[in-house]
Amino acid sequence: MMRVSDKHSKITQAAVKVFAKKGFFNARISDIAKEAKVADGTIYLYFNNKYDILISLFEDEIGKIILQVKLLLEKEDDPCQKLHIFAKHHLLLLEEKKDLAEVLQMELRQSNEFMKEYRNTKFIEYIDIISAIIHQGQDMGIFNKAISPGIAKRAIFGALDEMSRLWVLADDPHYTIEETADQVCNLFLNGLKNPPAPTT
Amino acid sequence: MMRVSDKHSKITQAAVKVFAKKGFFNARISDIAKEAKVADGTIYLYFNNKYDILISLFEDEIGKIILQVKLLLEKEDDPCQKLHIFAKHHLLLLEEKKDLAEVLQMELRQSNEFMKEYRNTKFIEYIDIISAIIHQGQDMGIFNKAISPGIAKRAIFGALDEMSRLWVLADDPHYTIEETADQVCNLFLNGLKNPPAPTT
Amino acid sequence: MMRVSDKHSKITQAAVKVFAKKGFFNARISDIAKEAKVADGTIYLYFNNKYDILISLFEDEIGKIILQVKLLLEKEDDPCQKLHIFAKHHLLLLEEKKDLAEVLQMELRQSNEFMKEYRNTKFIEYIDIISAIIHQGQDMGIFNKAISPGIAKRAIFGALDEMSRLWVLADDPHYTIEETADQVCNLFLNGLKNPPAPTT
Amino acid sequence: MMRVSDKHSKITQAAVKVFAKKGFFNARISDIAKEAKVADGTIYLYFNNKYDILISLFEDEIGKIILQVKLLLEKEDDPCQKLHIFAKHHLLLLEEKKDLAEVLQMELRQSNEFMKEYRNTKFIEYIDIISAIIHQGQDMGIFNKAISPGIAKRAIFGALDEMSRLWVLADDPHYTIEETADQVCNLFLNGLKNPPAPTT
DNA sequence: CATGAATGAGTATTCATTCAT
DNA sequence: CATGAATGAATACTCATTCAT
Repeated sequence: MMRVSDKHSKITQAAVKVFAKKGFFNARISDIAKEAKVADGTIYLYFNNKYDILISLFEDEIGKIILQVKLLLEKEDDPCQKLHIFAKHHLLLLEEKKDLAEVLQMELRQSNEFMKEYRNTKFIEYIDIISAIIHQGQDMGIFNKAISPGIAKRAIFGALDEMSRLWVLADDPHYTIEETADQVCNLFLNGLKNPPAPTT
Repeated sequence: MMRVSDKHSKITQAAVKVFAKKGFFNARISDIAKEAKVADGTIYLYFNNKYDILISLFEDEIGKIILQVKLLLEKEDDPCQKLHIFAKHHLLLLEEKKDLAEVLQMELRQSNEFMKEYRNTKFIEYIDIISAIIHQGQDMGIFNKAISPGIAKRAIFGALDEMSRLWVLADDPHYTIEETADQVCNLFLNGLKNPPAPTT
Repeated sequence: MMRVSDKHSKITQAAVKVFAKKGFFNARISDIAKEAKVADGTIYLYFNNKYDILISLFEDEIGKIILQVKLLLEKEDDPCQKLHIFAKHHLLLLEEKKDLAEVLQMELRQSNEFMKEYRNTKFIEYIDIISAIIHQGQDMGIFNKAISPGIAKRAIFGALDEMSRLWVLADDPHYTIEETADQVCNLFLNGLKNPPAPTT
Repeated sequence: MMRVSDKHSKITQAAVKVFAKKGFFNARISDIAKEAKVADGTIYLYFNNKYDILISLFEDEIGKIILQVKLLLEKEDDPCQKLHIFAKHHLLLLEEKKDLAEVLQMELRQSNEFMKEYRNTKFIEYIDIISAIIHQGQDMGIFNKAISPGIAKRAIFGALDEMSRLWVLADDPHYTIEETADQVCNLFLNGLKNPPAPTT
């Protein structure tokens, strides 16, 4: 006997693969069913409709990621290190779970009335991890208080998210995850500008 | 008598509106035709198919934007100022042409085999404006040479692009375009960290 | 322990309700199962398929009605009275068991190959009660021998059956069962025409 | 070039055939399309949905019938003759346009929420022809004023309508249209009972 | 060039029926 | 006997595209 959650999960995993390959709108339910090795109708025992698969998938997977990241951050106190951990973890995900990353990215931009109704609380929870780090850094006097955490969190998320295209549109030399995380963190922590030359 | 390009342009403008409202896949050719006040069949005199409208639209509109930005940047020498101009102009576009912004954003993420074949040279040209600014700054000794322009250009574009959600998901205080551009530029130029306290 | 027939009957009663509410084709097996408080699969232990429920229901319920009417008619000799009893009983059924009446009516008209194969012997048995009354009346010299019992039985059944719409399409004043039965019997016994004026 | 109404009419005629053969619910849109020699999609240029075909068909055909009957009745003054004309015409229709008759009969009984919303004004207009005849007969002193025209109209319609089964379930000797009309009119005009024997 | 009626391939969803437990 | 999860065939409806006018 298979546990209920197994079939739910099998379908979700199949959907990630199929959505990533074909895109949400070009994916057919029967593709997902075949990939999950269940009948088409079975999918409707676990999901209300095609959109529901996408949203459900999104919430589940982001939920798992949030748990992972929070666990990693718990052990660290320095906000600079925390930012580095967050960045590295995010980029690792982008590469390790390319399919999932692509699906999540797509969904964030999907524009249709069904999607717009759905308030993306999980996503907000995720990026609020960044603003929490910034707040902490500001409270500790390490980060510049003039920076708005609300804007910075988006800037940092957007920057990291955009990195995925480095690997897709290969017009630049390849960097490792580690290097990329270093670069992005360096950029965000120290800025583009050279420090003013020390006066002798 | 109406010039050919007028009808082409009318259809493109209509497509921007319709795609932004409904998303590419939920938009019907007949919606675009109605919005453009032409017959359905007329669209096929100017475009090969539905995808072609999107791609054509993309190239045309990005092309115009590139011209505008380059013109603005010509007059300025300071890379910091240039970055500021670029950021402000991008954010202005996000707000002024919300429909276009939404369509371009969506398209960049759309994942399907048709789209993946299409090499997005216009988009690359656009973000290479950023890397050119950084290169210049590094050559002038103003920007840190340790920063990879290839990564930074994506980080900056991603950050700016992500700002659009500030207005969509209103969970944060609203900032003006000017403030947002300042914030982002400040973040990227000076970083999160406080400058080391000046030694007396 | 529940007798077998109890579950069969529970399902039949549930089917009457559901078919009346939604119509045969719009009714789902699971609706009937839920109404009967059994599992979907259980229905297939008592019926071969969906059509079988309808036919079985029809035969059972008409069978019961025939028994009832025949019992009522046994005690009466006058064919006029018999007709009145039949009419009143039929109309009472139309009102008391609205669900059943609606289902029976629908079924009689349902047109599809499956239904047409099924020879409706129970229904014929029911309306033959009418022709028997007419025959008796004719044999007793009370009823006009020029009237064909085969046609009259259908006319009378059709007229009674049609009365159900009196209550559905409320475009006429409401009559009680008693009044309606009186009206219909009067119409069929004496006709529309005034009796010829008695010659003095 | 084919006039619009031609295609609408072609589809309607095809639908009559298909609905009569298979019943509304078992009829597929593609069956109707094939019968009408148009593409499936073409049907949706003329009708909103499957139900709409049925309702539209009903209104159109009943409308035509009403016009015909009213024309026939115009020339006649005697209500007895009028009733006879009505009956004969109705029965002729039942036989000549068996498919249509079957579809109309079905529709009158269809039980589903969509149908129940639809107020069957055309049908009411049709049977009100009967009550108008009765009223006239009563006003002229020919018909018994004790008979309710509202009930009688339904009884007569129901009786006539039911006659169709005479030909379907062939358990009785066959009568011609003329004989059947005579029988039914005789029944309704003079009743079952023998006239009281003339005294003298 | 422009039209818009006609086409017909394509698909999400439903639900009667089965069968392992 | 009873269950209800799983199946997969079946179909109304949509909409990009064509082409006769």
